Amino acid sequence: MMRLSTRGRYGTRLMLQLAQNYKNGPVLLKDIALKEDISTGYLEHLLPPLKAIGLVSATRGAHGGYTLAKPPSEISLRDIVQSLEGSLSPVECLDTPSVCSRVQRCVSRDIWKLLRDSIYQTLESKTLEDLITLQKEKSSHMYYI
Amino acid sequence: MMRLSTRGRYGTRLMLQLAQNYKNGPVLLKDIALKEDISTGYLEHLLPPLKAIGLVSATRGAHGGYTLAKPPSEISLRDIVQSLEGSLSPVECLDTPSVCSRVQRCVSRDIWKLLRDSIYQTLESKTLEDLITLQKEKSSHMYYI
DNA sequence: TACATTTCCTACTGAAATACTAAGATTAGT
DNA sequence: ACTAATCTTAGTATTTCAGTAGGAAATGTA
Repeated sequence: MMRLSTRGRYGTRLMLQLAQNYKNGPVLLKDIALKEDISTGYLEHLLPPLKAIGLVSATRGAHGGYTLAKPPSEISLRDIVQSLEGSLSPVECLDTPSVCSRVQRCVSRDIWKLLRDSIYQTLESKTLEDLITLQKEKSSHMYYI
Repeated sequence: MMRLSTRGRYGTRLMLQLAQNYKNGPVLLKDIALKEDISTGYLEHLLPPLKAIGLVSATRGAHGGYTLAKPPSEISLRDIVQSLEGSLSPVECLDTPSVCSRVQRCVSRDIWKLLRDSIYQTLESKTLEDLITLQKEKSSHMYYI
């Protein structure tokens, strides 16, 4: 159904929280879990991939926590979502041509490639900084919780 | 994982076959199944939604089969994929806001909306006629099966 | 050193979606 | 009647998803 999994969705919310605390020192996962209403246990699964590609760094032990490893302006939504979802290709044959013998003559595959590229482009064009800006604009227009 | 299901993929291949036989009279599902190497049993599941939105018409009984209900130029990939996948929204809350209480203040949702719109746009911009053209171009460059 | 706090890692599990298959009912032409 | 086709419903095996659980490793503090 072409739906983002919870990994991609929760992951961007997690990253937005980290972005909002950039330069405030490490943030506890526990706190993010509380604010975002997601279990810490599940959030823990999202960190390894984000660390692996250098978006997040962690400090273990007491007074530890997680920090953005780069400024919010340098982290795009594509970075986040791709690392957590594994791939943004709408079809497997774009990542692994060997899965299908029709690859060369398949025209629908060409369309899926266009689709993938437009997904890339859309998500690349938005950074965590953009989200923060959006957040601020939004809350200034909200007169209710 | 944001992957198209086989419904969307097989469905576009099915529709391309119908498009290539537009104005040749009804096509047997059996024949399409053979060409595309998909079981007729499974293809049968894809027809009801396509008929429901008026993309395909069927003739039952002997000498029956399926026909495109509109010219290939008037059927976009969005029509096909959306009808078969059910929705093209990367997140459920775009279709059904009531599933999440954070809808109003959620900035990531705004990004998913952008993403959905770019998916719409990409798929709307391609019609079955475009696929046929692409197919022709492609086969003229292929010197092997 | 002992302890508390935190990240890190692995295994497991229930639920849902996916990708089919099967079998017959219905319709239409010959 | 008979044959050829679509139509419809039910069932099932497999995979993916979402989440829990439990403990190991690291780090600061008393």
